Amino acid sequence: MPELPEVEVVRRGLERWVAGRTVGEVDVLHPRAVRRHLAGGADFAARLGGVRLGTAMRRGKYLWVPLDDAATSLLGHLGMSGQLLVQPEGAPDEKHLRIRIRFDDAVGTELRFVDQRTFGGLSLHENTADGLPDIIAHIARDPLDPAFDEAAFHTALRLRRTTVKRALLDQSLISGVGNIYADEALWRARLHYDRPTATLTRPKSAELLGHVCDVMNAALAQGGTSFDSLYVNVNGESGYFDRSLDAYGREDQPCNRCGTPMRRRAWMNRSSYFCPRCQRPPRA
DNA sequence: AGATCGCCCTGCTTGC
DNA sequence: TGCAAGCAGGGCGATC
Repeated sequence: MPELPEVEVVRRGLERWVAGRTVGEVDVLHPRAVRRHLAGGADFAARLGGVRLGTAMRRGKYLWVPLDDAATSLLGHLGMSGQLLVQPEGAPDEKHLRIRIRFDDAVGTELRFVDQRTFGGLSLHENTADGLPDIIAHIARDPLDPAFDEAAFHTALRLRRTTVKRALLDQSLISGVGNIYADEALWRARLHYDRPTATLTRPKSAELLGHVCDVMNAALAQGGTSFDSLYVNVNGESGYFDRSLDAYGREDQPCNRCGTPMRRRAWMNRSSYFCPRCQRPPRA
């Protein structure tokens, strides 16, 4: 599933292959792919046609492309299984092709949104004063953003009455962290997922944040070099980073630090992987 | 208002 | 063999 590093790879691909091009005809092939565009698929297609696309931006797992009026953006989220592909015109439709964006130029390629499970989608939104699509104004900056406010993050952790993994996944506190990288960062920091955030010292939260950045930068270093092709994104696989994972998906396998078998716990309708020795649960 | 939980979706895997 | 249940999980909206 695409996480922040994969989304950044997509952003770079859009910057290279799509920026500056003028949209031609748009086909919405599945209504759920534009469900966040409240005016509907026909309105989406009509408003997008004829506009010139700017340079793609990203916050967390959200992508957006400012339109030439600078007041509106094309917003995208890949969800669980979404892909943005630049394909030659006339290439066979993908099985789960949801939206086709043609261009009014002679380049010979088109942009396709392909999404098997339709958790993702595209939509058009007005921008806020700082150029952010209004619908994602509540999304916090991500840890790779130079303007991420580490002190404010720590303060928020101390004030919240919640646990550390919930906090990592809370997009209003920090964006871009999904289940995989949350488990990876917690393992590196030797923190149990149920540790109350109010008990984290400033150095410990700084260490955790550093691990979050490290795992994401490592993934970006691996995946960020493979986009240099016609395809904006070829990440249909569940992650080129899998071989480097220390926690996620490693139930019953030895901890890479101490050798203790890793465990999986059902958690919030998903799973948490952790080392029972390195990551001791908090006292009840 | 902060915190929690259920739901959306499809394809692969597992179990009876 | 065939069907059903389980699982994957980001984000939003309803609820307390």
